[in-house]
Amino acid sequence: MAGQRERPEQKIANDRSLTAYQRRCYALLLNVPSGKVVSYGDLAKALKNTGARAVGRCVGANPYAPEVPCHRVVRSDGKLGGYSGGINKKIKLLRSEGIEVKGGQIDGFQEKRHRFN
DNA sequence: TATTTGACCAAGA
DNA sequence: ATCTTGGCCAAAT
Repeated sequence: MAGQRERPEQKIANDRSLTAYQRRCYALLLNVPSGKVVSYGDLAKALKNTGARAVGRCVGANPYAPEVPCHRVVRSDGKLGGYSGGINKKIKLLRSEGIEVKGGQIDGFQEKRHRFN
């Protein structure tokens, strides 16, 4: 498949249909590894001068899911947040990466939280 | 240019 | 634990 050779970072950088904000946001999100999650607010802090709601709106428009792992973006209280492809899909993807969701809460949320350095 | 909308967040009248 | 409130900020209208 032709589209698969190019690395995600490059696809993002080259896609002119994305806003500059989307490119920054998705590029950062690619640093969050499988098995980890990150909150909308933490992503916002790492992006500087932006807000959690803007991040939510932005990842909600992610055209490269799940390659750009917006399913790893969750709420700061350990709840799931949303998913454009349906919340069930988000749960499934997370579970496939070793993250369990019980009663609407991420199991072991704090330990599985990614920290930007 | 101004207003409205949301996959949010922190604090708590 | 749950709800409200004020704050937040990019996009869409």
